[in-house]
Amino acid sequence: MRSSKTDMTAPVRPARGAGVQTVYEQLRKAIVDLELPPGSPLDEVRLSQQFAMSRTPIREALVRLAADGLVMTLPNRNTIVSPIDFENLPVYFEALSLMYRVTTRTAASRRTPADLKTIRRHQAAYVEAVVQSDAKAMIAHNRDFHVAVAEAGGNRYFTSLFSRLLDEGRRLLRLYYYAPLEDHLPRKYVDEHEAMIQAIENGDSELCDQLAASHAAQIVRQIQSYLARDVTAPMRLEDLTSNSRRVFQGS
Amino acid sequence: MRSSKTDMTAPVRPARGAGVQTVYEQLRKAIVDLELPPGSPLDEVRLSQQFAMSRTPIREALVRLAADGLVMTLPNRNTIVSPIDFENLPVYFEALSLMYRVTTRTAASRRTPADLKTIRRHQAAYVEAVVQSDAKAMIAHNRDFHVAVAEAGGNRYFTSLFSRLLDEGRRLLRLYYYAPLEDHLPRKYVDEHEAMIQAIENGDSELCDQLAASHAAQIVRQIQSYLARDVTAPMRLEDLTSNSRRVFQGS
DNA sequence: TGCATGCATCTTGTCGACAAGTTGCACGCA
DNA sequence: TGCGTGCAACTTGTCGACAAGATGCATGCA
Repeated sequence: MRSSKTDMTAPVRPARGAGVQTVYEQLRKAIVDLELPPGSPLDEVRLSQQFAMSRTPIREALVRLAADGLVMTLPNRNTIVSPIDFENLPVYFEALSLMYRVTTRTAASRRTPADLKTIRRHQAAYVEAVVQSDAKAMIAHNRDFHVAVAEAGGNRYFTSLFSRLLDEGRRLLRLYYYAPLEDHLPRKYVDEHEAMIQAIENGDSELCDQLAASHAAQIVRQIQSYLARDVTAPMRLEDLTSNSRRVFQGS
Repeated sequence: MRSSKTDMTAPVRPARGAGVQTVYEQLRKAIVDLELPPGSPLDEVRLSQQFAMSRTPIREALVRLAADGLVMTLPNRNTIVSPIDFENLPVYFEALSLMYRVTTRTAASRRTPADLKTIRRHQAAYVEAVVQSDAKAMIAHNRDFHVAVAEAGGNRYFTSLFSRLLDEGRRLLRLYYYAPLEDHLPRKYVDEHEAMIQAIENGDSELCDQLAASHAAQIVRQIQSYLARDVTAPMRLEDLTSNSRRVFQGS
């Protein structure tokens, strides 16, 4: 995944500042993909052994992740993957809905042909994932699709917050979004995405706003219904990820 | 400036993780107050001498500031205070206006009596600053007022982005907002703040939205007019801060 | 037997030092 | 005299080690 030859045996010293970036990206990916479930302790020495480097770059990566809100560092204790704050869900949905609307709306007024091409590419990847019934790929490509729309809007502040919300939500989505994998819903989202693309191409900001709002409302409703359904069966995180066992090794 | 007794001679070791926090906050304050103008190089060894600690906590503070977007770290080179990107101003105003509206609107629907009390306290401080014609205090209390409104709204994502925008904008405001210090404008803002408070107390979301929108538009218009006026006299940053000379020592 | 106290262990926070990369200057050559 | 090359100084990135705070267990006492 990194270099072509002798990956694990010969630890080619990663350029110079590349180590931090690698650790940051790998941990980020592991967190949003729920490979590291919420609450997992992140031991600096273990990570330093795992990545074959000193604690210093590990610490820097953790600090960055903490700034992103993906991990929480308990002072003089250890760092853990941020728990999902269910109390905060309404507020999260509120922010997510607004950013859906605002990014799609601004995309309509500023998209370039290149933007449209990128958006269509991600939509195609999403469709492919739906066809293959690959939930993990669906979630990832769905995120990329909406980020591409946001980038077409050209407002870095919106894109930044939106990406963060989508990343934070990816863990949630992994839990509830496609959990039962009802077949008609992903297809419905495909159609809604298509309608958005058309409205963006037409430069119809108002329509984009409406489409995004209903798209968001749909997702929120769905997640909330699963939440309500699962009230009696709290937190079965460990069933949803394959390699979460190592989390409990330490405790 | 720091402690009351024996500052340089007896370096009282700051608890344990307090050093990073101190450096972070002091640098942050210095940056948003333009004591460290955009582009200033932040030398790690100099800072470590200045704060009487090792480079490690300095680095961590810089990484956090970089995550906040307040500094940029040039790989293998040095770290500088983020320049103000004038190209990006329209996008900045767009985001700022939206967050003004959204935070004020949500404050109307969720404010508690305690929130109102806090908001009124900051407004009083702002009024006091206007009476005293203290521009620096005006900017700071104006920020605190709007952050208090946002916190009354109870959406941490909005509060977070809004705070960041206000901090980033504080440098800009320092340049243009009260630069000519026209007397009627701060007083006008006082009245607009009062109207907002009333609308928030009444729970009138729509009115809050309108008030915030016009408040934002007013500020944006004003800054833009100063910008347009200054097109011929580019970048006189060094005139606006007292101790910016040290920036040019290195070059 | 239950609980408070002290100790061993673990993890983080900080430090000083070394290595790698970059910048700017001086030197030498055309 | 102008320009390319090599060197020296400087800054950052990384490392290993030590100190401080926290956790959990064992021990001793009521």
